Amino acid sequence: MTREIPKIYDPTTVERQAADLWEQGRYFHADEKANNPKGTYTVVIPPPNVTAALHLGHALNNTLQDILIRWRRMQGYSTLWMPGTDHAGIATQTVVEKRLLAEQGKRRTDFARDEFVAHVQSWKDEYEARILGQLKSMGCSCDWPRTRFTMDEVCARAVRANFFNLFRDGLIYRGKRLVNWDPATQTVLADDEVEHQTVQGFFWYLKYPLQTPAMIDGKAVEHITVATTRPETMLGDTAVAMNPADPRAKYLVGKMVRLPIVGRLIPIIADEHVVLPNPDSDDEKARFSTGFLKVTPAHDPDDWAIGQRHDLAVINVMAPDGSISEKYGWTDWENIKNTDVENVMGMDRFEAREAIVEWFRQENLLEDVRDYAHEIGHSYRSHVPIEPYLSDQWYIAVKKPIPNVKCQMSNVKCETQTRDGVTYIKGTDVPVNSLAGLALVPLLDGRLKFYPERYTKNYQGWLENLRDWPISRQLWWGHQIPIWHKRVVLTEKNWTDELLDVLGWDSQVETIKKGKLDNDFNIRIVRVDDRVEVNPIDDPLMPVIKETEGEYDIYVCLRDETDKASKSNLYLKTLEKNGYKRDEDVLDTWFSSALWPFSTMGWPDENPTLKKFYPTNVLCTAREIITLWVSRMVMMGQYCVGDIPFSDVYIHAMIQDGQGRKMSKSLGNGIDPLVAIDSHGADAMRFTLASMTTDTQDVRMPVAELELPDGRKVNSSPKFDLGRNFCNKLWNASRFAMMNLDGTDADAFDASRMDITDKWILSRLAKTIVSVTQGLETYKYNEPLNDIYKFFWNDFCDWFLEWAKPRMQETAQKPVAQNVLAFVLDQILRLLHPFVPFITEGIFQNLNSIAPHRGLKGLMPLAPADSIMVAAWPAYVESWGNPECEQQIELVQNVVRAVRDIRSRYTIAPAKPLDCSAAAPAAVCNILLSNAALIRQLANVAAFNAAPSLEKPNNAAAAIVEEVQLFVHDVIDPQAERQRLQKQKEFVEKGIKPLAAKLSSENFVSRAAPEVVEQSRQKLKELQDQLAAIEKHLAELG
RNA sequence: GGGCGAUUAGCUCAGCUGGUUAGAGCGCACGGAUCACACCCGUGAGGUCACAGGUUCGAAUCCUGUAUCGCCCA
Repeated sequence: MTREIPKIYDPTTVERQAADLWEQGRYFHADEKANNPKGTYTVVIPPPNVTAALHLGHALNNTLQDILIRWRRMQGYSTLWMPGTDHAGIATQTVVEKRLLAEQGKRRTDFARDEFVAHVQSWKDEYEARILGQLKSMGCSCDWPRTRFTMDEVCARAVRANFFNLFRDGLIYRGKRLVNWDPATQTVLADDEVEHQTVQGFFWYLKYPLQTPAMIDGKAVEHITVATTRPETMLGDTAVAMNPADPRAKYLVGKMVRLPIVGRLIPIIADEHVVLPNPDSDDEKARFSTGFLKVTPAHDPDDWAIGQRHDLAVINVMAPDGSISEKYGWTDWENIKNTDVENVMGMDRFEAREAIVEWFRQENLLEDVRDYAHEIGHSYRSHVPIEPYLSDQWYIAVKKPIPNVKCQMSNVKCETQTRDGVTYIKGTDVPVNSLAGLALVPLLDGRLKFYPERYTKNYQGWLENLRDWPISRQLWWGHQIPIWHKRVVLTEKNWTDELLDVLGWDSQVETIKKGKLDNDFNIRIVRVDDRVEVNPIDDPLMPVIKETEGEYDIYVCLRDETDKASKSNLYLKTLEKNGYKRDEDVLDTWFSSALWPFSTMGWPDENPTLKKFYPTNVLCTAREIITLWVSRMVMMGQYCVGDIPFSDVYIHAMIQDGQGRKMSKSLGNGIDPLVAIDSHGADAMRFTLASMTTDTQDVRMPVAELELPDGRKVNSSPKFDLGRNFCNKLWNASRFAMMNLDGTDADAFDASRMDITDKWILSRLAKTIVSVTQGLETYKYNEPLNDIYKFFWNDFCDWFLEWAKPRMQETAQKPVAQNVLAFVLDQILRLLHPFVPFITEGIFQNLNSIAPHRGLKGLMPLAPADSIMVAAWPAYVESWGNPECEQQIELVQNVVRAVRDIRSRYTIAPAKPLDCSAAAPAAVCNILLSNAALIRQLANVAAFNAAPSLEKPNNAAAAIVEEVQLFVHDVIDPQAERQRLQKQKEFVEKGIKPLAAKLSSENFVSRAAPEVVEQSRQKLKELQDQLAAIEKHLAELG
């Protein structure tokens, strides 16, 4: 049967068989009922976007998670790896829009909303299946039946509950302000969804005529000149600002300017924000400044701030698609129309820019044009420049204190300071009990840790500078905001009665009058005029007096109207009957991602899963996600569940191509994980990825086109050869072992009969177990993998297996050798399993049938396991450490290498046996003699002798190994011998030189640590002895 | 503009809290169809540790600065 094992490892078969075995055994399943004293270990997948299939970065990300999960599972924890995907609102909607346009020539608005959403839904279905398939192919041991999607019913419930709670707690509000607007997708973006790119543009210098000329230093001034990079916004200018320190200010501030094209009269105001002109300044802005700043509050964030300070009119001249339009807040349009403005109406913002510049040129009002490179925000999805745009959006207040937070705040351990009754995190404007505070406090008090540690700063800095989070998106793909709105006129009666009329039901009379709302319904009322919020809940009998009569926006939030049994459902009907309209917008994707660590576990229901597996242990992700996801997950975990969602955040590298470029579709330098699996095998891919994972922030993966056996030409990487070669070696070493393990009898093992190679390999194994385990504990991947690699390839294959070959033919040694071999191989498989799960399972199964009992009687019991997935992680046995054996074997290895070296240099056929002898101190001779068989076997030496006073025979080559003078007999080539010894002499001298210099320095001897000095002395003596021996042999050569 | 990382063999990278004769894999050269593996085995060659200062008895490692490349954030 063992003869059937193929010589070349075939991943396809083994991967399929292992996957079947795991599925049948339900080994990925996490059981909340398990009573496990060891506890739980939980990871939630950072849900991949359904926008596209997974790339190599995902392969890395998920490999690392699977390594942790498999390792902890073997350690005996109840493990849960929660899988799922993210709907990625704007990103997915955009790709589907593109596809529909390409395939059907239709735009989103050509469909009804639910029709369009159905198209996105089918895209989602397709890509979700692909993504989950990719993860499975990679061997990810997720608990698949729990797979969630950010828009499925379970997650949607959590989104609704959280939205309702935030609304109830006054943390969600409607605000009108400048937002990052994407005119292509026509939605608002959060700050971190904006990418900054350097763009080569211009500063245009536009002359604005003064209403009446001003006299400055005796000269009549008719124009002032403003510099702008966006001339089209001038249509909305409502002032020109200058710095009060500007010497011209006293003549000009307070005067009026006639805005060209539109003819609007606007004031010149003084504001310190304006940069004074200075052609020699280091500050680029000062070099380009004219001292006059056109102020367009509706189209620039800085201007917005100036507008707020000076109470300027806000005139919006653009439509949501970025075209010039009078329909969206051009408040003085009646006075403007019929001017030259008519010519630019309807133009796109960039067309309008050119037209307006041209107008200024024609009118001789264009003073100058200068090149200017500057940073422009672009949409991270549509990649068009962001337009600062005035719009109404829903916001989450991230720095507002929350009265009754769910998480433990009584023992906040970080430094705080209190101002006006609010406790802030010291040195910040972040209240400890605000959402930002909830995310920041656990970091500062050490409950939340980043690996590598340096990423802590990103997280901290971001939260400290956080602005309120706009959560509404003008999209169709996402969680629709659960707010119903109506604009009403309130008069006469007291508030509550008035509202009840408007709302149209009686059942709430008592509760509203008592100032209490039930937990399915909440309400916010905002006066239209000034957007001031009124709160009838606090004072339900407050009369509507003359001053408060007027138009109001009523916003009603329902917890979950889809829940037929809830009151929300009843309220919905009433609202609809009374003409309330549901908000069209959807929530920002991150709003649902933020809940992922517990929405997937069924929050808000208290349930056994949540109870057992929350908080999770680690979030494993890439660094651009720190702000988008990690911070918001911590915020919401604290706010919703009352505890941080994970204690560790592991940030892994970004994979670049061989030239250090990001892998991307447009560059065509990406690698599909499935292709890597097809070309090299899943384990090979995982092995390579893990071996590249150090705590650096980028890794390079040279990309090369190669042809698969089926003829496809695809991108893969030669780096995967590393993993493939390793798997093949593992396969073959195991194949060899199993050829020799037939009839292994565990009872026949006798520890007292182990030879030195057995003790040595156990000693090496023990060390490897410790280093691998410790490495994984600190999120190292490359180090543990390297340690196993070296142990397996260099110790086990190169030496132990070779030495074991003859023992397998001896009846006396065979049982001992077999048992040690079976045991060590078993332990190697276990150590490797988290990294290369498929192949280790394949071999483990074979091993189970050939040598089912692999414990070492009297030394180490091993419980049988049906799958390596649930086999116990190797235990460290301190007593196996055997420095003496290791030292002796090292000497033996060095002697063997010396013989091989001579053989190779003198081109003596490997098959030709040689005789050797050695001169060395008596103790060393004893070691050599007692291990002569090991030397003879691997150096192909026939006769071997050693004695302290042995002289070099004639015609022998000499090599110096530690304290040994090794003679390889009947090798006659004085020329080569001289060369070789000369070379070794130089090598030793190179070692002696710095040591001797050090030791002759008084400074070193007196100031360095005594043990360092002593060590150097010994090393020097050793080298000097070697040098003497080399020189002696050189002299003898003449 | 702020923060972070990288710069070590031809290539891709280790080298941790300073003390090694600076390592690995690939590639290269030479030898090898030996009964686990040629995706292999054996042997070897190959490095002013980006540059300039400093700290130290001692620096690839710590500090300062410079250069180049890259990432994140604004």
